[in-house]
Amino acid sequence: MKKKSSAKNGSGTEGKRVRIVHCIRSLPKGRVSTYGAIARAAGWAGAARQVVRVLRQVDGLPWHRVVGAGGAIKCPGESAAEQRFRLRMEGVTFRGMRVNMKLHEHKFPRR
DNA sequence: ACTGTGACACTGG
DNA sequence: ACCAGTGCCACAG
Repeated sequence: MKKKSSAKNGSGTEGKRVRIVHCIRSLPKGRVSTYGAIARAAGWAGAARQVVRVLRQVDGLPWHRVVGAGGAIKCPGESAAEQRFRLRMEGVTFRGMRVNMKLHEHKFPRR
């Protein structure tokens, strides 16, 4: 059974996309991570943008726990305010406009 | 079905 | 703070 319908599909972008989702869901409360870090954890070095795509597409993810490099929030307009607000509510501390990665950056297992 | 173009909640120098 | 490079995706012709 199993069907390998598509010739070269399967473990293409879709499989990795699922992995990214899994990683983001794995973010515990009060912890944050960066796009690039998640991409790497999912086995996609340099796919920070794809992480973004997933965050926007898939809902039910702690999107507010995902920030840019250095803990900078890259969200547009109100989303940024909400993200900041939510993170703060989870006990995350900020340093100016950036998350204090020193204290809250989550460490993924391996890679 | 294939190719071209544009856009993006990025990263690093 | 600004610029350039990069990877994958979505849409149109």
